[in-house]
Amino acid sequence: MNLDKNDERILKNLLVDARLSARQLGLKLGMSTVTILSRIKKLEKEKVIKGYTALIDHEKLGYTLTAIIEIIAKKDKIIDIETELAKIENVCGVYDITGNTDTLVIAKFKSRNELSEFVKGIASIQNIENTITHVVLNTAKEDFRLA
Amino acid sequence: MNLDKNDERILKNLLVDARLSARQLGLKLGMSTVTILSRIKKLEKEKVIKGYTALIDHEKLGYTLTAIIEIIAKKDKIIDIETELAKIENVCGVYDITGNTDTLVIAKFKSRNELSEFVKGIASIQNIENTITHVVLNTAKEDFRLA
DNA sequence: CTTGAAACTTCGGGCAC
DNA sequence: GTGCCCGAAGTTTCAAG
Repeated sequence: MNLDKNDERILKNLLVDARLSARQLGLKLGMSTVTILSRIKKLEKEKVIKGYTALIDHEKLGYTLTAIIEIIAKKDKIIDIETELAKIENVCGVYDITGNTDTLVIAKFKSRNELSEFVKGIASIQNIENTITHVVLNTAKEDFRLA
Repeated sequence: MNLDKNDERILKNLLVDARLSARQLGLKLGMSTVTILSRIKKLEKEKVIKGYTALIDHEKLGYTLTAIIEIIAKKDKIIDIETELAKIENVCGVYDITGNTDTLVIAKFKSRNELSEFVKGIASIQNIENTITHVVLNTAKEDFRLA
């Protein structure tokens, strides 16, 4: 899979506004509609573009609480546990990391109670030995689009 | 700002596919094009919808390395530091958290060298006392869309 | 608040180049 | 790869429930 300059330009524009039509993109980038469209199709087919989504203000939807949870677990069960965690709706990120803890989880909740239930829930998962919960006091940045 | 069931249904559909037209959404949800459109406009105006973006496979673009960096800093300079970090392109998330460390940073890089330069760079920022870098071995989930 | 229909605009795809 | 054209699909407007 090789991307040339034009593919990258298309990607960058779609990152900023996924609703741009092939026509508008063509005008903006000086390419024809057909070219743009075939490149987008290619990028979708190769799964470079995995989909299109709306960026939502989580806080306005009630998700006012973000937590980061460190998990220490039985080494041979980590993958199973992570798979389990990934299924939970509130969970936004599950990272297997180097260092003292095995797994880092980022999750969002509508209330302190929801968080509390969540932590209780995972503490009771088999093979999880310990959890450390950090509450996010302020989110200075949360933007996983990359140029 | 109050969202009713219909607003939520629209949002959920846009989370899954931001390119759906008002017409298609209307057919799918049993509402008229005009109603859908006026609700979307309202959601955009209220900044519940902050924008639309393409979901990109970072790894296919070369960002094969994710790191999570804990930062300990002079207490009264934390906000300044976070603002600074948020400006850096590779940085996807900056969280001010409770616990032993002050700030957690998630960033993505194209190479080990890029990460190394990044860590050196932030270690030299004034008022940062210590940093602990974790390399992400595996990302089990990374999806900040919430239902 | 909602709607359906008409008017107008823009879209994507096919064809010739 | 581009430009043009067409039918399909998009949005906007409006009168009315």
